[in-house]
Amino acid sequence: MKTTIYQVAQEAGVSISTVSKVINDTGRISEETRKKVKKVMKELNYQPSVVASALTGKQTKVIGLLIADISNPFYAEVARQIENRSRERGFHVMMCSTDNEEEKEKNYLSLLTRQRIDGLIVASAFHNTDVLAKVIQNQKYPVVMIASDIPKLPIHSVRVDDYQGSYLAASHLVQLGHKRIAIIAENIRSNHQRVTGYKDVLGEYDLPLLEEYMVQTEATNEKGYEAAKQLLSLENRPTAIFAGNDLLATGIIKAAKGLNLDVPKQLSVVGFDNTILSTVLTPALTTVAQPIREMGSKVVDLLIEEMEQPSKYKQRLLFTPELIVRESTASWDRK
Amino acid sequence: MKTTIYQVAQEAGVSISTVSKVINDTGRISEETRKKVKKVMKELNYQPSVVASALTGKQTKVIGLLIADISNPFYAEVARQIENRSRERGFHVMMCSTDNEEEKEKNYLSLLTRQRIDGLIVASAFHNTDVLAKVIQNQKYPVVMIASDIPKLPIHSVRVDDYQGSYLAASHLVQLGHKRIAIIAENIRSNHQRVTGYKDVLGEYDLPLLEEYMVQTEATNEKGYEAAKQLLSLENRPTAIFAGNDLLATGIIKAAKGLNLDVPKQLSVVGFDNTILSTVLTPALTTVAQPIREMGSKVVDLLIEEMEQPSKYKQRLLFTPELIVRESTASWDRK
DNA sequence: TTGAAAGCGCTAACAT
DNA sequence: ATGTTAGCGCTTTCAA
Repeated sequence: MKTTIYQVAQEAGVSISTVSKVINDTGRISEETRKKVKKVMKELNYQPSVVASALTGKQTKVIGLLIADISNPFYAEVARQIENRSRERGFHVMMCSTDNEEEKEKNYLSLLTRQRIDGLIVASAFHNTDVLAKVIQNQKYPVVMIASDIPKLPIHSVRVDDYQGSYLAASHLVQLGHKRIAIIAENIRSNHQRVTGYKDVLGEYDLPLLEEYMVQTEATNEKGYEAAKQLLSLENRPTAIFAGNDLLATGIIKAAKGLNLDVPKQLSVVGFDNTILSTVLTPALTTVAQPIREMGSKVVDLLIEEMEQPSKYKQRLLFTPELIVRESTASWDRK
Repeated sequence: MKTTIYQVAQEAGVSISTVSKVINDTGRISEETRKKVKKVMKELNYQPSVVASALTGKQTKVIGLLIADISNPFYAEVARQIENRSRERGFHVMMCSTDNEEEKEKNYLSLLTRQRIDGLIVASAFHNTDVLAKVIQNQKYPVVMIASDIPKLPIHSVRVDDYQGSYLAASHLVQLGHKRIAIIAENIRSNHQRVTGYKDVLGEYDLPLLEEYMVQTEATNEKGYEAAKQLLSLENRPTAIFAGNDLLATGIIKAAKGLNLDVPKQLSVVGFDNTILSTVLTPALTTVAQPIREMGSKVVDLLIEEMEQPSKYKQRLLFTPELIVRESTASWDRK
């Protein structure tokens, strides 16, 4: 049925250890036997079993990826970059969508551990940090984070400078003359940072920080829609809304349309992530871009480095965000 | 370091085979020892190694997924549904984006085989069907397809009725009074069917089939944009364009805007897939919906069935498409 | 009801 | 330069 190393050895008239050596390019083998063995492997269409070799302590060549939601365009893009880079480095990716729910996070974590992954990339909330902390303590495999971070855990992380990104976005709005700026964000760490940036900007410009202008909700366009509808029906409604991500911004623009408010004339909207949605929307969305490609590639490299040689200190990489001004923001002159 | 079955056995004062039996719920074990063993497993935080058990011939609990592009919203949605259902059934998903390129398809196939997956779900073109045919012949694991099909291969497949879907879409346009209807589609099997449906409708209504109205290109909004720009600069330009998928439709609408053509007044556009893009676009896109959730769930069930009990005949399931009329299509009165 | 032992396919000393 | 052999952690007869 399945060809094993024994059959190759027999057919080639050598021992299995010789075959093993030519497979892994270890030890010293004469050019002659190497060729013969390789030839037989071809003929028999032999594929070494990763399972068997993993059992002897070698790598499984599988990286686990815990990601919030693969059907969210931002995460899909992140996942794709991670997959690309992993493949270049000879690894596979096992993807798990957690919806940022603790139950799923736990569940997947335990399943992945059983599977003997070589490393784990996390792009999920882990509101309960203990769950992840345990995995790190166990040290069965290295863990790195992307697009999020947990300061109190000793872990490499790669993300955009959320604070700076939101600082750019909020400043942009203020400089356009907006004074009543609301924010709709998600309850995850990256978004908390974005809220902080927003608050700081408003503070610097002596603009009032209204509780009712700060909404926390889930990252779907429906939720963005609802939150925006509520904000826009306020007596003193905002003239600009900063969204924690493009998906929310999408919902906001929809809500504005539903209320017959012109974007950007009557309402400016800024998003975050620069996903495909931002270019597709009408008006095209002003948003904060993250260098997803570089980040995805880097996080894989960091993980593999860590597998080869655990570092004593942890890197927290902050990539630089860029404000992409499109059509959804305009100046606000009225008093 | 890692707890093994031996340590559990020792701690519980039984043999490893006894432990194995309580893990797998096989053989006859007294309630008493079962409890004791379970207790020890908890205490030692024992996680059976899937790798070791796979080596003895059991399942790896991993399903491979060969998908065109996980960052395309349609495939992302498909992937998410497959992941959800797989998880419910106790399986993991190893995702591989192929971009419909033969090299990547081959490459991933060989890697997945080494990894000893239990089954494979394919949502990739396989223009070279031999590559996939070989995998099926080898019978190392069952293979099923989703959102595509290869008629000449003995394989379960789950897809929407592409012909009917495009028939609906094209009829809709004809009934709105359009006579100059173009189509931009991708070079994959599902899209070929969609083109056929389009042709048949035009034929039935005695509308001319112009070569220049049929464009084949890749599934990105950029390509859709380019193709549309070309179509719309034709002397006798189409009054409606049917897109093989929403991503292409997105590009078409953008092109129309660039040329200052009003959609739908001066140009009607129909998409396919009913992804998030179709609701986000302005005007909202008339498109053909696929029951992705059901399809994803079904394909996983089919695969698992096949793992348990290979069937002698193959099922080709056609789900019913639904035309969702939104704002991008309007009647055409002018002669 | 339980345990001993062979074996899954491979790697890595250790011999030769 | 090549082969022998002892595991890796688990499942599964077969005995007891």
